[in-house]
Amino acid sequence: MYSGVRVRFAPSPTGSLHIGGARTALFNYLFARASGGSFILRLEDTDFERRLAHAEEGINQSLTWLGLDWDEGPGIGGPYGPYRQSERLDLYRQEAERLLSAGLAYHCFCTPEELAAEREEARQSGRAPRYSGRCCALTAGERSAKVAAGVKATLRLKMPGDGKTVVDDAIRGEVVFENATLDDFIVMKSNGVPTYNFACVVDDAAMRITHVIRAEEHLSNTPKQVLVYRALGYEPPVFAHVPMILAPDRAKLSKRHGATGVEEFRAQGYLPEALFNYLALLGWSPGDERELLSREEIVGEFSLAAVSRHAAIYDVQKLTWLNSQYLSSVTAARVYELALPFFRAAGLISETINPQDSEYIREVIETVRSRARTLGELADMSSYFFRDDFNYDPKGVRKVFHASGVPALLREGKEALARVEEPFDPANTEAAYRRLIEKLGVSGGALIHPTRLALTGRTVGPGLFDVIALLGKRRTLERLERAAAWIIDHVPRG
RNA sequence: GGCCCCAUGGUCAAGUGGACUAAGACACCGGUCUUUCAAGCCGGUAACCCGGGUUCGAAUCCCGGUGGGGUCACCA
Repeated sequence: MYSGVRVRFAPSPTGSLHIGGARTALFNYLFARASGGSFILRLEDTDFERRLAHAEEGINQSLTWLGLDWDEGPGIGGPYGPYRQSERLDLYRQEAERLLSAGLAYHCFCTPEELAAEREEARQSGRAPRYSGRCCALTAGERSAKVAAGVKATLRLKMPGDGKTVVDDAIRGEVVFENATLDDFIVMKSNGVPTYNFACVVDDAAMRITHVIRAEEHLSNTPKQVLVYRALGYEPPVFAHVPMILAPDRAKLSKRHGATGVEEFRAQGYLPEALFNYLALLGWSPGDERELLSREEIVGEFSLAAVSRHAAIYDVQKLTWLNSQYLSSVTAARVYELALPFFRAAGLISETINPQDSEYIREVIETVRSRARTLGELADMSSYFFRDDFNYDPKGVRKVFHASGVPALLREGKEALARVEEPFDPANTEAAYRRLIEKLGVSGGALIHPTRLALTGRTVGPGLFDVIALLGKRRTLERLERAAAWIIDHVPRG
């Protein structure tokens, strides 16, 4: 399928990718894939001050992990490269020169301090802070005097002053701005580097971007950008301003809201397919009641027209629910692959794994995964399958180890299990326990609960006989004996 | 403050003039299953911001309020 659609995600490498940025990238990706177009990655790295050393790699990794593969971008290149703005400075200078010689832009010699003072004054007197346009009125003589004095100039674009600029937005319809509210803004900084509103337009035009899909916070910038397109003689693209993602307190996402970065969700054990699905549902819906949608279904049904207009508050509980759904429904091979790093991080397994270990790990995962909501939980809930040095849950101790006769009961259980013939599986071990329960005339729970605590240190977990079978006879018997002895030592006889 | 956007349960959302006594999901609460905890299944609480219009009829269209958000840098 071929189409002329070209969209881009243009992050600034000033930090890691947060879920708002990820959602914007996702919608660009979905629109490109849904329309048979191209998805382009461009780095907006013109802010030398705020640029972070490894941010680019981090963003690439997060996008890749989410499965948002791009067709053109830094690293892989493409027909309209380079794809880092820092490598396109000549282009911006050429375009700026065109503006200047056409009389559409002018040099401004005001210092940042002067401008800041004017802004402050305007703010004090309750006026909108707006550049006066004073340098536009400079005579040729005044200009050369400034240059001779060594004052570095910025380049400002002249605004129409009257009339209206309308933004054609695929999600919001036509948004109209009075040109009188726009001031002559800077397109080139005094260091020869373009500002965002300029570089963005130059690149979108040069890269033949057809649809600019970005966060709503950019809507107010858009009339200025439309005016840049006009001044440069380019046709503006279709804009689509997607709603913001807000933190649970309705504020813009920031670090103080806890985990909001893609990398953090990954580290906690969220699956990329779950985050992909969740993010797609934040601001978009297939129009019916389906919630669990595969990548293919989402790509197949995505449209900008179905994107909502209001901001959404992200809800980590729903993400977690979706994650648990994926965790219990993806293939065994997939969970295994995803879970391994978490098992390693928890110190449960070593770097190298032999085939037997591998088989054992797979079995552990299969018995535990339906109860876990994240891979982090999965590793935590699996720990006693890999190590003997766990403590008994204090609440569990009070509840089930304090009953009288528990050590004897555990030793009875141990004897019963010791006599189980091969295979030492859930059916045989349960049969042995049921016989014992009947023989002793106790309730099932009276034997089962202390056994669970003895074997796992916990009061909750998978079916007890699955645990017993997985642990195997030797470890099961050892742990039962250990618990019996421990109780005698630690639980006061009452 | 100026400009811009937005407004359905706590949250995500369906809804585009009559099928709305307003869907579904998360969360919450109860029940069921069970050796525990989850999951599953069954059920429940909970919403059209307010006021005017237009219309036979408004969650839906228009206007005005209110509320929330965004933006007003030599940041992107």
